[in-house]
Amino acid sequence: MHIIDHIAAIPLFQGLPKEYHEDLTTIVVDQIFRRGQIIFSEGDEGNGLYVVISGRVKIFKVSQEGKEQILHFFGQGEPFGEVPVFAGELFPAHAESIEESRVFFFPRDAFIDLIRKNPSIALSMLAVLSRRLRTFTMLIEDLSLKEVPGRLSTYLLYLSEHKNENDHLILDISKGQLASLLGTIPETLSRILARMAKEELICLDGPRRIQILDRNGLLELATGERRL
Amino acid sequence: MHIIDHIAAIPLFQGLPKEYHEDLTTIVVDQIFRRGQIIFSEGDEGNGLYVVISGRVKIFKVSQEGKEQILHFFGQGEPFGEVPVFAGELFPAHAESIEESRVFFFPRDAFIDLIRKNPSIALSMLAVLSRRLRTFTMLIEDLSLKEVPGRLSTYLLYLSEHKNENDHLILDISKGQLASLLGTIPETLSRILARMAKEELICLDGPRRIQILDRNGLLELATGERRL
DNA sequence: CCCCTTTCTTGACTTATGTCAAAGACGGGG
DNA sequence: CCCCGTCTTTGACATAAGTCAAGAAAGGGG
Repeated sequence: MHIIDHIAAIPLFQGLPKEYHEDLTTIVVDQIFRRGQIIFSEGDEGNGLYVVISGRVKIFKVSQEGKEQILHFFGQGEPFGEVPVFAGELFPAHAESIEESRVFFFPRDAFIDLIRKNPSIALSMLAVLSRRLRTFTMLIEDLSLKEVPGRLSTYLLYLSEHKNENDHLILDISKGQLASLLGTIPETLSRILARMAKEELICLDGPRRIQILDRNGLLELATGERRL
Repeated sequence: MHIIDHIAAIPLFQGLPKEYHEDLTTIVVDQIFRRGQIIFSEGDEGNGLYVVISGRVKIFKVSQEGKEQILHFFGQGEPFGEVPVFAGELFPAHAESIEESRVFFFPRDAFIDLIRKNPSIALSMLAVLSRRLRTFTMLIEDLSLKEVPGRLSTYLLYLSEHKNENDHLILDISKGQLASLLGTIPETLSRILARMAKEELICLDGPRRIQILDRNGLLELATGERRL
């Protein structure tokens, strides 16, 4: 598969005339990152847009004491690192490849030119940022207004609608990473999973395999109607 | 002052040819909201963009138990309610006028047309959304990785660089609202302010008047190098 | 200028969640 | 298939912050 095919497959660039795809191939920087490798750090200058071609990337913050808060996971076709492209200034968070990942980098100026010439890309990019704002709004709501059992329930219900395999949902990330995504620590997550299992809301079958026994109970936890 | 002058003064529409300003006057909806009036609620359909002409608007979420988390305050010239315009779907949060406010509403389709015709607006809008993402990133970091004294210190230092009046900074919002912005409750905020005063980091002189005595101490709290 | 409502403060108490430490379970590479 | 490093679980404990309740202060309207 050639570079131009990967570019044509990026949702952000869908519906763009073919010649622009060709233009993009001339400026793209094709990069491979190993598991655990840092793509950029908070405070670095961001002079371009990244797109995940394969693998997975996490965007996160770290506190003084080393606690980590994951902001996003990005996979195939998803752009990241766009904030400094449009708002100037520096990256607000870190990006790390959590598995072997292939990433395309598009330098800022060429990308801005593309937007100037193609309102459809501008609208796509606006849609991407707006969805991201929505996601952040939900994360803020979770962190500020819900307890960990509520956040976990929301996540489990979300997973059950996407990555489920005949009622057994499969965690696509480690529990440590899940804790960090939910704004807590592995110990707390572990305890709450155990408590949910004891209350027969879920059944833990296998390290990354969870069965939902009482979907309604989880929903009540997620909305704050019930506490664990 | 005529409607077109207000429109020309909106930063988002700066650098737009005059004829577009005139076009906008034909579609704008001019609205006044009283203090405490709801402009839209979470879950409402959003079919246009709002801009604050005068007064102030808060964007917030509420939990089941009634706790409130403020996401933004918006003042003169700032756009809000844009997420559903670009991402489709519904408002992710509530908007309330916290004082008598004048708000212009631009219907979605006309606004999207404008963007199609003017890449410069698209770029301005991308910059607005990117800055908003940066703000949210900081809020998430605060909520997840810092304690309330750290968040408060960050806010006080921020204020001291903007709204200070010979070393006395003036809170531009009530303490209850500040608590809600910091993701806590008035009681906790009150206690922490008292504690900061006892430690001689600040001096409370008057209901909305605070003097910073130890800027460095606040900075250490804000970065997590020190605890209260 | 004073009353009444709203906002703020303070105290005693509860609780969710973080910390520290140690044991147990996985799982990939040799 | 077994071993070692990593991830996960569990326990005992510490603590930041929320709840409830009551009193104090502030501020706007008559």
